[in-house]
This record gives sequence, structure tokens and C-alpha cells, in this order.
Amino acid sequence: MAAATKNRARNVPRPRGAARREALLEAVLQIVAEVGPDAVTHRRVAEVAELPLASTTYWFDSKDHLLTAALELAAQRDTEQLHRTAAAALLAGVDPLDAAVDAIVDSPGNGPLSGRGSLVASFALLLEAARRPALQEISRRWTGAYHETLGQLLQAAGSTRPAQDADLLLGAADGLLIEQLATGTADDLRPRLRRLAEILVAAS
Amino acid sequence: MAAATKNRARNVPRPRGAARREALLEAVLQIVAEVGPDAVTHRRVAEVAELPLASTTYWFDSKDHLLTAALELAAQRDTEQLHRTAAAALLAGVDPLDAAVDAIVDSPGNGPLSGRGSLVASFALLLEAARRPALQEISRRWTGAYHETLGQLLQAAGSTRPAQDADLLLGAADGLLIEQLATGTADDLRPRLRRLAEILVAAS
DNA sequence: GCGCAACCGGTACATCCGTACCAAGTTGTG
DNA sequence: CACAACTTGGTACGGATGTACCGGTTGCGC
Repeated sequence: MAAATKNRARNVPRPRGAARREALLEAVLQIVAEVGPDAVTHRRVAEVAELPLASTTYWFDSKDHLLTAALELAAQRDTEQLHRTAAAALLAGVDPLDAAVDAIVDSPGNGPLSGRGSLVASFALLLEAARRPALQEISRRWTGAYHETLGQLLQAAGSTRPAQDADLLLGAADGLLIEQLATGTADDLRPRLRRLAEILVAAS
Repeated sequence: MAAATKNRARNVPRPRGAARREALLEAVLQIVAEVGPDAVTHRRVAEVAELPLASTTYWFDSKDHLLTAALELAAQRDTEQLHRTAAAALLAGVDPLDAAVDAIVDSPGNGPLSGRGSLVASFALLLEAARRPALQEISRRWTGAYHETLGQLLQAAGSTRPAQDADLLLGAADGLLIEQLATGTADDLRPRLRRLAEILVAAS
């Protein structure tokens, strides 16, 4: 039927358009990391992405939409990276506690952003979610993925209550990371988190 | 001597002026909590504080100065509250672990801002410090006060390495608080932190 | 081919921003 | 009382911002 052949859904971007869209989000994340969420303006995003100003309003209805989509992208990338790390560690037979600590500490360090910068961006966007309920669903999925993956690793390490242990371990990691960012220190968190993980498992 | 009678230091605000200054900082904190740091503009601050626009530039050289002073005020208030709580608990002979957990969870809940709002403001300002070294000194004093106080309480509870335990306990508290803010949940953190504190002390 | 929707990019505009300036009011001191 | 410093609040200005608009281009389905 004719209808079957012209079924490309409306509003589905063509390949080139999708690439532009992603370049814009990339630019948003870079700006959030380097200067902060206040600095995310249509003009600056366009400049960083090397695209004309109007492309920002073409692909995203508003600045809100731009930020929401950027948080979604950051969460999705980080989650995928987390799953890859965890799966590889489990298959390779690495000590699950080491895998858990590495998964937390390394996770945001890859991708096109530098480790520290992408951390700042992630936390800034998370904090945005505290004021915008629309973002909370994304935050929930994001932290949920961490809970699940860490729980599996802790269980493999012998924890009898992996959910609660993962909760505390993830919390400690996030809190210590924020503290490092806010005070400008840069010690290696791995030994401290490793010790916490051991204590949690041993106390099961 | 004549010199002795006119020794009021220059630039020391007179009482009425000091009240205005504080009202402005109060307004800054309120705006940071409700809308975010991007929304802190001279005009809006003046409006919230019910003062004329020019008063903001009179009492604070620039927007940077305004934000720095606001972080200082938040840190100072929170630290005083922390010390009060801890000292009272130690004198009253309350279980030091309960005191530690209460000191963390209750701490930012007082003051003119609602608990959740002042938490958001605190974290937002801490995150600002990640990008502005001038704020990091304040952040360091702030977290330092927590480390010290929590360390004393944990030591009283029998911890043999109070510094490290305080570090992890504070980290976990901050991380869990941020997670709650970002996901919109509101469970009581006390039992979880209490359990962590017990495990840490027991593992000494 | 041809038409239509998706896509592109330049420009315009109302609004808000940080900050400077200045004239009037207030207050403590000699 | 007079004076100087401090304080107040109204206004102005150059610049940046979010977003709307609109004519041109591209590429897919017929």
C-alpha cells in the first residue's frame, strides 16, 4: 500500500539533523562543566557547536528543553559506561569490590569531557532536578541503575544485604566527590571507598 | 585623646546598614534555594529584600561578592548550629552516635529557610565553589568543622580512627541528601546513617 | 520530475542584565 | 551648629539574552 511506504514518522530527524542535535547537547554539557549552568545560552551553545544561532531553537523548543535533553544524554552515557564496566569485571573474575569502587570512581571520567568537568556538570544537573520535577524521573533512573549494578557486585562479594550496602556506598562516593569538588582537593578516593565496602560486607 | 574618640573604623556598617546587608544575603539564599544561582540578580535580590536596587551595589561591590558573602553566611550559621547541637549532646550524655546522626541530618533545617530549601542552597553554593577558587576556602572551613565535630563524637562512641570514620559518615550523609533532592524522595536517613556509624565504630 | 515537509541560517525585537552615576537624606562628631 | 562621612534611592546605559519570524535550500516519496 502507499501508506506503508511513506510511513516515516513526522518529526523524526534525518541523519544529518540528528548529528546536529547531538552536537548541540555536547556543547551544553561542555559549557555546564566549564562555566556552569548559568552560562548555557543559545548563542554560546551555537558558538561552541559551531552552528548558527537559530539551530538551537529549531532543535529544542526552549532553554529548558535543552537542559533536560542534556541531562538525559549525560545520564544515558554514564549508565551505559557503568554497565559495561560492571559486566566486564564480572566476566573477567576481578574482585567484585574493586570493580564496584572502580565503577563509581571512573565512571564519569570517560567520554569527551574531562573527568572533573563532567563531574561538575553531572552534579549541577542533578541539583537542577531538585527544583524541576520533570528532571527527577531521569535522576531516579540514573541512581537506580547505580543501585542495581552496585548491589550485584556487592552480592558477588558476599554481602547479605546488597541493596542497603549499595545505598551507603554510593552515597559515600557522591558525598566525597562533591566535597572534593567544593574544596579543591584531589586525593584518591579509592582506598577510602574500598575500606568502606569491605566493612559493609564484613558486617553483613 | 581625640583619636580615641573617633576610632570607629571606616566602612564598619552602622546598625541599620548591617540589617540591610543581612536582609540582602537572606534574599540571596532564598533565591538560590527556590530558583537557582542563575536567578540571583541585583534586581531580584532587591525585590525579595524589599530594598531599592542600588542598595545591592552599595553593600556589595559585585555579584561575585554577593554570592561569596551568602555562602559565608550559610556556612557560618550551619557551623554554629552544628557546634550547638554537638555540645548539647555531649553535655547531656546522649548516645554520641545519635548525636552525630542528628547533627548531620538536622543541621540545615533551621533558620528562616525551610529544611529542603536551605539544603538546595547549600549544595548549589558548594558546587559554585568547584568553579570559583575564592569560595573553596570557605568550603574547606565548613567541611573541616564537620570533620572535627563528627570526629569527636565518633571518638566518644569508641571509634579508634575517628578522622577516617567521620570522613565516610559525612560523605555518605551528603551523598544521600543530594540523591534525595535529585530524585524527589524523602525517606528518613537517620536509620541508614545510624547503621553506618555503628558499623564503622565496630570495625575499628 | 515535482511537491511537500524537513531543515537551515540570518535578522529583529522586547526584555532583562550588571553596574555607574548622582542628588538627596541621615548621623555622629568636633 | 556645621561639617564630613555614611547611607539612600532614583535613573541611565551599553550589552547580552530568549525567542519569533521568514525567505531560502535540501532531500525524500510519489
